Amino acid sequence: MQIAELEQRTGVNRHTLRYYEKAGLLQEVGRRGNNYRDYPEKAVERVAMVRQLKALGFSLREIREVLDALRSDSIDCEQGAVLMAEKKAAVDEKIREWKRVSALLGREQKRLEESAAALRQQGHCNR
Amino acid sequence: MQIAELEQRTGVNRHTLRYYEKAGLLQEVGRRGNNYRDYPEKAVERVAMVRQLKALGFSLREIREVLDALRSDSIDCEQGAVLMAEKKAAVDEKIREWKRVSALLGREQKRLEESAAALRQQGHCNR
DNA sequence: GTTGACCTTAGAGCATACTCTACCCTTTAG
DNA sequence: CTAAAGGGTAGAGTATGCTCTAAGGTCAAC
Repeated sequence: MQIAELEQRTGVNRHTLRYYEKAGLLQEVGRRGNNYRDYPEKAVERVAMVRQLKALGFSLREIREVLDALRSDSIDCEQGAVLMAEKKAAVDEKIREWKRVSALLGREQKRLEESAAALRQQGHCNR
Repeated sequence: MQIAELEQRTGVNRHTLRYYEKAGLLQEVGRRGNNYRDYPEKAVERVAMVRQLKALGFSLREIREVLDALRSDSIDCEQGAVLMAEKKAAVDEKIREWKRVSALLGREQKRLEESAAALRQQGHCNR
């Protein structure tokens, strides 16, 4: 698959795809005789994974580490397992923090709604 | 409180504190006669909140929106409630995504551990 | 009154992650 | 053969979020 197709199927800018490749995030990129890149079918999924992890706040460096461990042919199983455990612990901690923020936002939302309701006929909200 | 104390109590670089102020994240910063900044006690808490939200991946712009709504003296209650609801929905979606990632990492960790155990006497891990 | 610690602003510099431009080569259609 | 579409690299430019430097004002102690 050429870069235009991968760009179209993933919605990721071709410049960004080449940037990801340079950053070591896309590793099975072949070349044809004319030096054009030739992506395997799996690249679509891999790019999607990169974008998902990115959306969650992983840096490209961290994403590379995780993807490398998932491929685990260059990395040792035990090392990979340790890395996964570390990342999972970090993720689980993040989930706990997010839950606290969600609860806070929920409380504030409720408070603002109540203020809005209470003051609807009395003019402006200023508690 | 002068900037050095706020820096020391929050662990945030003074340049960063001034940067946050410029970005509208710290709004009750007074000035003494000599033009030195004079932070209220609450600034410590506020900076901590900024850092927590930042660690969760909020941009400074988003943090400002949320903090503005929490202060809700410049913003309308209903608008504030809507903003909170939006942010909470985004946060809850993020929690679901994080949980998927956590599950994935957990599965991979387990797989790698099993590979490591199975291959401990047989040489290198290459599945 | 001068030293040294602390403050000020403006602006330079840096890392990350793109995003785009310039310029040139390859392929395909007419 | 040539034009258009698509590909390649190198490198410049942008946004965000710091982090630091330079040049200078303020203040408390000696």
